Amino acid sequence: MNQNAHSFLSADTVDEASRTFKALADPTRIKILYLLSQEECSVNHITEVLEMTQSAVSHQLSMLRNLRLVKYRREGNTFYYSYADDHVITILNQVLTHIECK
Amino acid sequence: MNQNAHSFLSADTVDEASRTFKALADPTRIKILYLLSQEECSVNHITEVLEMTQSAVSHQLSMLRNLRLVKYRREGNTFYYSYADDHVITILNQVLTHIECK
DNA sequence: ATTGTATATGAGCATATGCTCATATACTTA
DNA sequence: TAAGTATATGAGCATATGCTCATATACAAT
Repeated sequence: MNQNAHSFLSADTVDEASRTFKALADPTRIKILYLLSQEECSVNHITEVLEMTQSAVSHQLSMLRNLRLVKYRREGNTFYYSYADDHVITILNQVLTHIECK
Repeated sequence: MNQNAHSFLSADTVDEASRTFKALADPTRIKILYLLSQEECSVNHITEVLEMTQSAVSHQLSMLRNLRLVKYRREGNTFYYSYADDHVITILNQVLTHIECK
């Protein structure tokens, strides 16, 4: 066995991959991203659809914002969120499709 | 906006997706799975390549075994592990490739 | 039988995570 | 200007996670 088989996976690459998967590793964030993959949504709308508190949703959106996975625009008091990372949405849909096809 | 836009994502599907991403959300497990995607490895080999304790590696392998992401065969005292879920390996490689191409 | 080697496992600990509750902020409307 | 609406944010708490350390297990070699 080659002792250096993995050597071209840099620590940075592994960390970034881990961050990506961590973002998708929570049911709430999966639901939010799946929703946003279909339509731009207000925070209030997400809160109602997911039947969660406004605070919980807002905290998760804040995390997704930090990870640059969502973006938003403002219209008066309402914030409309949409996804910002095509690749992550692709990965998510791929996994969801695979699970549903089993 | 359609209030039921996400309704066809069952709780089971979301949970399973979350489990899948959780499995990939840790740097150590990423390294192990990446290594196994290339070659069957003994526990000792993984331990040396990753420069981690035998215990830490064994605990992670135990987790990956429970998730049915790896399998193993025994040869005397040595346990050779290999991956057991093509789809998860595909997803992992896809994300790693995407990151490295940036 | 005894010792050595390879791996697994349980307990415990420090840190991370995801929520709640209270409150702040920013805008809108009366 | 005051009250209402939509969202953000900080503190705190319960649980999950990933390791270490000690030890168990199973086979090999002497």
